[in-house]
Amino acid sequence: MTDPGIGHNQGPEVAESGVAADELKAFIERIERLEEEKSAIAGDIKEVYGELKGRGFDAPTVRKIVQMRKVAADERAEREAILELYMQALGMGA
Amino acid sequence: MTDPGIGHNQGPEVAESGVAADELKAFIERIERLEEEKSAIAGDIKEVYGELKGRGFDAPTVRKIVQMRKVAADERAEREAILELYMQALGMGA
Amino acid sequence: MTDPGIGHNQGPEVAESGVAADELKAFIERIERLEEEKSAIAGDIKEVYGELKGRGFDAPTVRKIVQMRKVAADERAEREAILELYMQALGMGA
Amino acid sequence: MTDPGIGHNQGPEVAESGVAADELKAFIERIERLEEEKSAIAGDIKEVYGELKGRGFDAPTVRKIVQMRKVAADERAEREAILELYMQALGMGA
DNA sequence: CGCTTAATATAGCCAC
DNA sequence: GTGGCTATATTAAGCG
Repeated sequence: MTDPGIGHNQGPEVAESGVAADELKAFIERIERLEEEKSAIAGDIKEVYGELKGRGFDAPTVRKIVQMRKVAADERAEREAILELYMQALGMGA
Repeated sequence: MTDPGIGHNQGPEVAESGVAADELKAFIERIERLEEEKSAIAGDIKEVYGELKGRGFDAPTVRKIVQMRKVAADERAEREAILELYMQALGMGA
Repeated sequence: MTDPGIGHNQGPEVAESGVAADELKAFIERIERLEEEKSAIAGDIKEVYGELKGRGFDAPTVRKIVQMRKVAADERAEREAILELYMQALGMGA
Repeated sequence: MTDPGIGHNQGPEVAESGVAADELKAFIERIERLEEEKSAIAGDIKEVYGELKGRGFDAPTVRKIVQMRKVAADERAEREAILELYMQALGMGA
């Protein structure tokens, strides 16, 4: 094995040839391109929240709504059931 | 917390008319559309990691490299921002 | 197991006995006690900033200094060393 | 940002004498000592959550309960403060 | 008080 | 598949 044994596989013949290095570089650039797009979209989302806030809506509440819609309804019901169960056990129940 | 929060602003005239409700719905759908895109890109990134792993590269290490390049880029941007600040302070700024 | 198997563990026999409820309550009280201590210390820190501000120092600047000192320089150097090999392979080496 | 901030007050005669520098250093060390304690307690809290999780409780749900109890306690304290205020206004206060 | 930045909670990923 | 860990999303604090 060419790997001196630091603990992780360092890839195919990185040190010896530039071929694998080029391939690795290509992978990294693809990833960085995608991450850039992802960040841009995250920025867009942030902008939308700013916009709705400017329209008088409460951003945290809207976040909760979005989250709740994303969660499958039955799964949410299950979690609420657990919460209720705990609260009842603690005498905090409604 | 499930409760969106008593006392929070519930938006402009949510209870009275359907107008604000429609506006809110539009905002939410915009957000959900963007989040969907974001998730799709995240999936693409995951695929790339799977691909490079199949080519013999160590995925966690590549993640670290990507992270470091990002940090380096951020630091460079910061230095440029500082430089610009200095130039403005010296009356050389745009 | 008494859990009918909805999908998630709902805790040890919360509904059946008060035993688990007592245990849960004990955990919660431990947490609340610790959070109280934490808040007290946060208050102390705030007081120190108030004090140094009263002595003529700029609080935000001092915060930055504290933050910068918190970042361990050697740790960063170590991480950079680990990945230097890869960066050299990418032609990014110094 | 790495730059502590151009334009900020750097404290009383930092450059001229070492006296203020020593005072500043003392403040910083006090803060760092307190932050260390705070981190230790945060770690303890984390441990408790790990422990209760190991006992079969659902950590996120317990977090929610702790939060809810905190809010309830805050509201109660607020109500008591208001009551006291009224009592003082009525000449019934201590 | 609104904006920006630090602390925290959650979620996804990787190793075991 | 479980548990630790890093990355991200959310929340709270600090500052002007």
